[in-house]
Amino acid sequence: MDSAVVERHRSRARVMKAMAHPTRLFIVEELSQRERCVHELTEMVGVDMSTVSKHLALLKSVGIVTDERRGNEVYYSLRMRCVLKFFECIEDVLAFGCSACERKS
Amino acid sequence: MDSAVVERHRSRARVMKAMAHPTRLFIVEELSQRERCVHELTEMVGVDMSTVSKHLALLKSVGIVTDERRGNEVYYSLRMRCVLKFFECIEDVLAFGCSACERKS
DNA sequence: AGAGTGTTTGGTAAAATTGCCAAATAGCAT
DNA sequence: ATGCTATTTGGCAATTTTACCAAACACTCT
Repeated sequence: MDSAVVERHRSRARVMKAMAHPTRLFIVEELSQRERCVHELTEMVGVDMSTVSKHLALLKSVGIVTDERRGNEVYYSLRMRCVLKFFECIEDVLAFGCSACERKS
Repeated sequence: MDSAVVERHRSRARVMKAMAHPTRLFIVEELSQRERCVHELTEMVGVDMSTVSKHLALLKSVGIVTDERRGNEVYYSLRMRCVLKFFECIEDVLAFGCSACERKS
């Protein structure tokens, strides 16, 4: 395959992959309601703050969220709201995907 | 976090993750045009057929594609066309995501 | 300056993903 | 049955991802 084409798909996959994690999906969903600081998100998710911080850094690195420091806290907000469109489709896949019914796990 | 909520996000992430790979994104894009057998996709992608087969199995396991054997060949087709809506948003993220511009890699 | 709070970064071990090869399976045609 | 083609499966090494801890960093307040 053409290397330009490969690179294009790599970029796209990077964006998809940024969302492809339970915690990060939760964060995106949460930020769609309102901005949150790392401390708040950490409480909600229930893992180490450094872990949450790294998830946020990843989401930021592809441009899905932005951050803004206000005093001690860093507030994150959803920058690309279009990603919310994914959720509806994903629910459809989960509902319709009958291979999901056949699946063992 | 509530374990039911965790499980819900895990399921969603499984669907996202199924698409979050350059080769699988390519396959989905390709299948949106027309159905293809493994042999054809393997030629296009340029990796081992067993690898392509595993990518397809993963996409199938979450319900994004279906397969149908016709003689020797197994034809795959896109089952959840809604996933195509992702692409436009991803392009936006790549275009708008200025952290993409600041990014090193 | 110091202490206290909130966040990020570096390091590391465990887990998951990826891709190749070889072997197994499925179907068609002798 | 044997051979041939198409696909899947199992196994394994290399790579990537994840999550913790500890240390560094940023900022506020005294």
